[in-house]
Amino acid sequence: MRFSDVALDACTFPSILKACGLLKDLDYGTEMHGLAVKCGFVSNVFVVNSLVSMYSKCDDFHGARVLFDRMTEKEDVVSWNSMISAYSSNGKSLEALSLFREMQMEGVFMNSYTVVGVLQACQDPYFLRLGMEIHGALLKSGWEIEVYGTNALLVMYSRCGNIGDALRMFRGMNEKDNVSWNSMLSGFVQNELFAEAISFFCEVLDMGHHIDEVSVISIISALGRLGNLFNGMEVHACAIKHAFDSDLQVGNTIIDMYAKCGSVNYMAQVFDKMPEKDMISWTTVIAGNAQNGCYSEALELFRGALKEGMKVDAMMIGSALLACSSLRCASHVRQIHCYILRQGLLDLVLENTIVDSYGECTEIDYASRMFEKIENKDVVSWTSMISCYVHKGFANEALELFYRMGEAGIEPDMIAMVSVISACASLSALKKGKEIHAFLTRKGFSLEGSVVSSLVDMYAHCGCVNNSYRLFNLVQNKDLILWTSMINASGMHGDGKEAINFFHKMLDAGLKPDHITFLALLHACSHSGLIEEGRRYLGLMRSEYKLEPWPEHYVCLVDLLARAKCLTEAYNFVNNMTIEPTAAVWCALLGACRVHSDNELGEIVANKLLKLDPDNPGNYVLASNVFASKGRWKDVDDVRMRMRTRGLKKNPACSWIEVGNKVHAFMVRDKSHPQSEEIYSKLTKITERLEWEGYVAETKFVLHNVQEEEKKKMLYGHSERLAITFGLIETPAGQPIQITKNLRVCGDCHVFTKLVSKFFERKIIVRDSNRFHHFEGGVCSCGDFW
DNA sequence: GTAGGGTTAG
Repeated sequence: MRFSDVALDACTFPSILKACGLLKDLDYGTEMHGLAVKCGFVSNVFVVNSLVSMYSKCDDFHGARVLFDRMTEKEDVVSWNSMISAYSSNGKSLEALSLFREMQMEGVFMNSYTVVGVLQACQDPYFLRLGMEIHGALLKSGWEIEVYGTNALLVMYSRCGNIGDALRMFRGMNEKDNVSWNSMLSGFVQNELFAEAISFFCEVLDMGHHIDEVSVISIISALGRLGNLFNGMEVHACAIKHAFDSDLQVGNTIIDMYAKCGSVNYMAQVFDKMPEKDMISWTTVIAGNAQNGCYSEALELFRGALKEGMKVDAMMIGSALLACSSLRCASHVRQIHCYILRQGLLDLVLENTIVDSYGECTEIDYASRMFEKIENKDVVSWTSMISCYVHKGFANEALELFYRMGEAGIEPDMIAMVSVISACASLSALKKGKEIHAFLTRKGFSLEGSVVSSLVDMYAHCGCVNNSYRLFNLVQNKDLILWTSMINASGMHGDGKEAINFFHKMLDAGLKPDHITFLALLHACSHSGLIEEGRRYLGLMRSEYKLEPWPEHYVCLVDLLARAKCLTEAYNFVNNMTIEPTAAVWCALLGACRVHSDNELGEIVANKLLKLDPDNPGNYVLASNVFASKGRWKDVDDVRMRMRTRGLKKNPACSWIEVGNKVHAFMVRDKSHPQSEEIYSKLTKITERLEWEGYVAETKFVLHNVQEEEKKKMLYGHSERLAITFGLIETPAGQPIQITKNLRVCGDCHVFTKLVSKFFERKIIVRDSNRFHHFEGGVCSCGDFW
């Protein structure tokens, strides 16, 4: 109907504007506004109140406020009320409260609507005091607070975390309606008191109270978050019985519950049968699939949503991106990225998620380009990029970015700190690590949780296991992760007995070990050659703790058996594993074959390994190692050929040492260091001295078929020797030299380092890709097995 | 003109 065709009076407007508000139809509402102006009704207080209300329901606060401010006579409390509740029901508490104050100054008396609106603005611990003052004033004034008001008080207390006060409110209410019961129920759920929520829900049922869609939504959300599938299905059945299941929001919550309980099938069934679906239904089912490892299904559904012409928002895209990054599929990420740009949907959350997704797909360049483009980088943006660098092994870049973040004036939080600490750990950058430890103390971070575990880990990786221990002792409430870090720290440094000690102390403290704890323990056993203990703990893990070993646990045991020269037993063990051996398991066995020069078995294992994981250059190096050590150059060439045809390159060896405030890195035969000349001349002198003492280069560790002299030259240019030499030049006598290497130490360098530690009277600590070696007086803590 | 509910993230 065209209103302009009919004679209108002012009474028509409030109801039509109310409809606009309910439908959130701002366009039509604005048209009506224009019409009201044309008809000269805007001086009518009822019409203006309705207009204010319409604008606020359509989330146009500015429009509402402009109208409100233009009102010449604001004696009508209704005008104030609609503006206040417009603000408070949309989370604009400050605006609502300042308007309330203004209203009091104008001398307008409030009514029960005002009370509800203002209490709604106090649903935040920050405004609780004010809410309580209002509560007190109400009690003192002897006003009879009706059920709307008491409900609003109840919700205020529960949203502020004062569930006890909320419950007292609830129990003291003379009159309760469905909203009261539901508010109490959702109060428990929002405060994560799930057990209380369940027994409260039972109380509702026992008392014979009506439940409605809202009650079901709250309790199902609680059961989902508990992962309580059994009761979840019960309530689902109950919802069907009451015919609530056709409700859109009930359906959405049920989908989420099944997703959180890991029941992907039920989730899909409910989703398929929904009579209508909205954006949230699609987002929930996409996220549900992604969280349960069904990444392709998640992406398929995302495509489905687009095909159906469903509106897409940042949250839905965020879930789809999560699926892409789990699939490590950069081209999917790029597709979605382009889609976002085309649709103009890019916001900060999505920008951060995209950085993260590219990072997960090892597209560091894309991640970094995206990161640099973000205009208002927040702490999440910086941390995403930092941890992306850390995960992909670019620890230096991570640290650099951390300093840039400080310059940009962004305060790091716990998650950022954990990333940065682990960057120091992977660099063995003790000085930087200590600096960051001091920074944490200065900034008043409490040393607990993941921060302290990562510090313990960092000190261990930097060779300062004593600091790890000291820090560990300072922590009052030691959690499983902290104990595991400490077990790992002892193990890395070859102190298996100590690791076992920690393990038993942990059990005494009443903690239950998990897969990772056992991994640390078995690593410790393997680094210290504790064969019997290793066997025993693997058994204990299965029998006592019902933990099925991962391939990584088998790797440790293979390492152990191989160390004891029990190569055949290790081989049989691998063949009898309950799960399919992974490349890492064969890799461990092959390493053992090399150490014990068992070529027959080595050849079998090498073939299995190269078949299983043909894209890892390290495997080819290891295989050619086995052949080279027996001078089987034809086989070596063959392996190298296979590697080349696949376009693989050996990971270049690199060693580094922290001197002053800098990390100095050396590649094989590196001549790029400014002090290069000095380093090489010193290295020659060292080698001559050692040769004089009887050192003979073991050229079998050179994997190339070249002349003996050439082989020697190659060995002498190994990166760890350059780093050690630099350490001898730059650090005072008596001070331990600590270096880190990205690959395992070669056999000849191991001998070389032992001799340097003896004849140059220096403790040398080498961290290789696997463990720590402490060299002192010509002996290494690894017992020549690594 | 008033109160209670669902999805995402380093």
